[in-house]
Amino acid sequence: MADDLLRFERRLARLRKLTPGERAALASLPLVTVEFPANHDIVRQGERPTQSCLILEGFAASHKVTLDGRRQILSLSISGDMPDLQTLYLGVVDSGLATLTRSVVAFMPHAAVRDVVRLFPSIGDLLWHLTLVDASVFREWIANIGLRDARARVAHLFCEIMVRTKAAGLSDGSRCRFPLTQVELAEATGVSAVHMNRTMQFLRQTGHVSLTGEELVIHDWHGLATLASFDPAYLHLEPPST
Amino acid sequence: MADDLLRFERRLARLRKLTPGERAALASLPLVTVEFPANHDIVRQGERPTQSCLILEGFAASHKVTLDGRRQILSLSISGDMPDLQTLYLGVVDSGLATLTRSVVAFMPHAAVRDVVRLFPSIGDLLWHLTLVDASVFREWIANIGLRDARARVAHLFCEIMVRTKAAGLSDGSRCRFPLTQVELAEATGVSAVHMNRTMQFLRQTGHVSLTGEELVIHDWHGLATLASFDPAYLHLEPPST
DNA sequence: CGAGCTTTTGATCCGAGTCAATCTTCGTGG
DNA sequence: CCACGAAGATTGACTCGGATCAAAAGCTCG
Repeated sequence: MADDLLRFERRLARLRKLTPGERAALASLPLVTVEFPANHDIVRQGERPTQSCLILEGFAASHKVTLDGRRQILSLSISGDMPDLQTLYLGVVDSGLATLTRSVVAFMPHAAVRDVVRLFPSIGDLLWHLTLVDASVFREWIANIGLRDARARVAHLFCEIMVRTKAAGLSDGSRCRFPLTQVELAEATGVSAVHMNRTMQFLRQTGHVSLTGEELVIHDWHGLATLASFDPAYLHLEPPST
Repeated sequence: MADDLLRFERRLARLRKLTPGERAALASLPLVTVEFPANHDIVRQGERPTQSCLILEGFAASHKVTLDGRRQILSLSISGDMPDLQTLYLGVVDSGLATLTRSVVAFMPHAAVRDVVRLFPSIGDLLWHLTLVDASVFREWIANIGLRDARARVAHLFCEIMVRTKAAGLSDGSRCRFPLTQVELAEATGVSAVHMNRTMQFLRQTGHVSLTGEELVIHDWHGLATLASFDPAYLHLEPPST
């Protein structure tokens, strides 16, 4: 159990150094670990969850689906992320959450989280902070889809993934595991699957990236970041100097 | 001063009934009220604000700007909203905030807000909750821009504004003050200004809405909501049954 | 080997962007 | 009271990024 929390503690510690008391409080959270196959719903739109989850292994995505079945991916979650922390306070969830790959997920009851937050307000602040970073990423995605063309959008997504996986200790900054299909990338960037394929060909042939089924490699970080106008500030990886 | 807080208290009370102690705590916040003309920056991208603001009158927008000057509006704020609550925990702001119309804004120092949150954790929860609703709106905007066409996007924006102004006591649900230019609407929906104009003509000629410089009137709510696939759940106006 | 994904390609079409000019409004100063 | 300028709304012509449709080609795994 304590092992499961390591990634999450590291995630929180990126915001601020944790005190021993806080670490003990986190360790007291009752976790239930579950393994899911790829493309499995974790939370369905319209439900009222009574627990939040923590991604331990794999990739997950929150999304919204239209009546005619088209899907928009709203955010990607990697190990150490708590993609549905917002369900702690919002009643009905307005977006679904599903695995993209085989994943290991730890669940913690809302009641237990609330207890910890009540006893350790500073942990509440950290969790709040976490949800604010999520919101910041949502804002960037609005701008990404709203004002960049397809190539820049995809480049931006790759930059974000590389920076986040590096911060999470999952990559060296130039290559990381990223086993998403082109259809899923299309759903995340708001382009059609066919155009996603052509955009990938462009990014590959111009030597920016290569993306095999399993691994993303950025060959030309500067070029990719320039193409995307990527500025990692919105990820708020530097602890704020309060 | 106490008067300035009324709208904000009502905004919070939509989440949960406030106790007398909480209301007193809010009233203790030192507010500085400022009036701004239209198109005036409140917070600039890259700054590190030491205070948060509360919109008392008028309309504001948070936005991101590209190097070549194109702007994406990320959210609209109306009276009673705290559009930059996130600056309380995030250091550098990743998005700017500016008035769209003449506005009255109340500022409160982060330090004072932190004090209140420390003494009244339940107010911290309410503010957290507020930022979660903001994030929910961001998510819907991603989906709005990512998977709807121009007509549906604009229709969706109008539906959102009408529901929110109604909830804030600023409209009866069919007409409200909404003095945005077509350029600003274009920036909020990710379409060009010219296409925005043509989209407005469509929505006007099909009898869905009319939008004079000052006022938005929705003539056919059902038609507009259908066109937009509008579902107000993401605004989380119903208090959650915890 | 064959079924079912995923990727790729080619052809065609359309929503929306861009450019450039005109028209309206409206506030301001002569 | 009107001329003038600036901002916003509107129009028309043209272009283009990206969607759609349909089919083919690779992969992967039972």
